[in-house]
Amino acid sequence: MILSDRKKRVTIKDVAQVAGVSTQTVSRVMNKFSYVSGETRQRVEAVVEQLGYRPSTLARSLIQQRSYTLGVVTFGLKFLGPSRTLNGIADQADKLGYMLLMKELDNFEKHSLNEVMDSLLARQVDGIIWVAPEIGNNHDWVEQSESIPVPVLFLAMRPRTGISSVATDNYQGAVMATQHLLENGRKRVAHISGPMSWWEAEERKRGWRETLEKAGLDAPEQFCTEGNWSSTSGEQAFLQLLEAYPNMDSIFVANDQMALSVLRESHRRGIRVPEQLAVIGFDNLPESAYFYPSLTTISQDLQLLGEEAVQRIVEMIQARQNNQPIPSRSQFIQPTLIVRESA
Amino acid sequence: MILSDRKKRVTIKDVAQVAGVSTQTVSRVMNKFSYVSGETRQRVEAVVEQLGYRPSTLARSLIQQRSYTLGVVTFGLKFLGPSRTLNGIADQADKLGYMLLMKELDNFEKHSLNEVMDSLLARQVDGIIWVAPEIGNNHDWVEQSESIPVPVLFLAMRPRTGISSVATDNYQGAVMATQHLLENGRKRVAHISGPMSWWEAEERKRGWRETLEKAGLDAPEQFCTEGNWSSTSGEQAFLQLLEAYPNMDSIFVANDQMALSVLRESHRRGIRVPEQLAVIGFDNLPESAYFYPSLTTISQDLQLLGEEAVQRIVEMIQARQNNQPIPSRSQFIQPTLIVRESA
DNA sequence: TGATAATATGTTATCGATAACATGTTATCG
DNA sequence: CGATAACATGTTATCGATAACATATTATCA
Repeated sequence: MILSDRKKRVTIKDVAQVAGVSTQTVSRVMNKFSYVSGETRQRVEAVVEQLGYRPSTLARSLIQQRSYTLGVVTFGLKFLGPSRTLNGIADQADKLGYMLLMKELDNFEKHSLNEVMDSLLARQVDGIIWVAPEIGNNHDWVEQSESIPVPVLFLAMRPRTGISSVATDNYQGAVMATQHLLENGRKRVAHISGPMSWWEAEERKRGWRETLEKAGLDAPEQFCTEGNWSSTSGEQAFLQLLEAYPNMDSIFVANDQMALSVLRESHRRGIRVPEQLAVIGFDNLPESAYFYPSLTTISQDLQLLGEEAVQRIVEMIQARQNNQPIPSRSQFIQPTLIVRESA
Repeated sequence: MILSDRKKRVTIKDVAQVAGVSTQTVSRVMNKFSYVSGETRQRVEAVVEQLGYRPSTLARSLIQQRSYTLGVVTFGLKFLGPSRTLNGIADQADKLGYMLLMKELDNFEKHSLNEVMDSLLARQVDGIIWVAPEIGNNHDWVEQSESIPVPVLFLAMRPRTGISSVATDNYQGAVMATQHLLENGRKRVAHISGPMSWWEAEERKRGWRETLEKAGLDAPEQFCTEGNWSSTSGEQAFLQLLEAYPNMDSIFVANDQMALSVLRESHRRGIRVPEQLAVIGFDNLPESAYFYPSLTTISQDLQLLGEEAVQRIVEMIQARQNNQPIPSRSQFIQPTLIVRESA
């Protein structure tokens, strides 16, 4: 880290000159390949140490057409999900010797997409990880992503054939949640969903509906109201439910933030949880454990999601490097049920 | 984004050849400098469009000795603070045309530090932003950071002469919090601090102590217990306080997470907030607004912190580019008081 | 109208490294 | 002991772009 001279970088030439060898020999020492005599190696290593030489990854990437850098495109970094996922990505990338080049997206217009992709490609990223929720048709362009000259891996996207993705199994999570309520004897299970334009919200709702139907119970539209993930929207959605479905005995709420609002509003109105109303959330926020009553919820392992993503993209990169066909598959990460007091 | 050919990148040579000009002319068109006839420009631009040419930033960085990339070193990305800061950094970097190269640190040993720095420098980052809390003496090495050949900016670090940093004014925030309690007639103000090895915790405690002393009130050690930022530690620290300082009438808690535990525990024990005990936190977590009672707290603008950081480092980079002396100063971002129900 | 400036384009060197090839030296074996 | 393999090192070309310099043409003005 410490360079002796502030002004100029130490280059391979400097090392070669001081050590009295060719640059090629220095390169050989640095890369541990092929033949270098012990004596020469030591001499070069000493000079490297002394001058604080560090090979320029830039130059190396240029000639090798390979950068050991992953592009990461994020959307909504300010939310908990993407940033926890990012954490997993950072960890795993580090382990595998890759760096991350980040771009935060602020909309999904074709123009921005192109710009972001271009700037990543211009820096020769070896692959791209796409960390953005699927909302409405904002992912439709991925059908054309084959024309991108590096592998791309999508997170939290609806599976599409021929395209690689990793996502939490939201459907299964919702099934687990709903089933838990049924197993505890609840029969009138309502749902507060996320915005239905979100794929994840859709999946969670589907899990709720199908589980009820399978159990021979009703799941009509009136038993479900829609929020937008925020606390306040959760409150409103709950009020609507109280009108539309006054004798419900439990609610599966599509995320913890809204679920906590339900707990709060129930408390205010004297509705006892879980006796009168069982509540179950999704996400397992840190605070959820500390509410009264503490919130039963579904936990998705976002750290793992990020790690898997890196693992997968690196496989794809290697396949491409070896001129093998690039494998594409849609993978699901299973969430887990965390039972606490509220259900 | 869409390249016509998957196999090979389109290079400046390809464009030059198809357009029937020299590579230099293509370069001139791409960079809008100097003289190119309208006709030639159009022809080249057409070919660029047609072939989907994108200049390689890598090659450009190599020759220009400048990468338009910022290194960002993070620690504890899984916590709310760093990731919100990162969001601000990403935004502003984007605005100023920089990309981010990320490295997550997992400890502060000299070995890791060197490795991280080296890998960033090897990629020719133009500057480095250091996003890690100052704990114990984990920042002592920065005294030697002058030998790093690019500007470095530290976030949330104790001011040091000759070194650039940006931080929330934790001291001032604590003063505001404590003063607010005093203004509301409280006289026996306790404190739950963060871990005292953290600089930020130290500052917050100092703000509490000095404000009390200035008001002619006591602030002995017994009136303060120490947590580790977590909910459970907050609970314990609160229990200790109840023993050590049973007739306190208010508490300034060093972060919201611990403060929420205090609210919860008070509720459980039938201590009325704010009547019997006023509580004020620090951080303004999203959930804090939704507790009963809602939590009065100090809000630090981490988004802004990140934005400022980028602004500052870019200034430093430019100064360096122009061979001007690189300005160094320690800057504070002022937090704000958010009054809610708990105090 | 000839000199000078402005416009327009090309040629060669360069950034820092590795690939590909060449060459020289020392072992090893039939 | 001469041929071949293994070892050791150097030379030149190359990645994709821009810098620095050179040159040619056109415009402008005293």
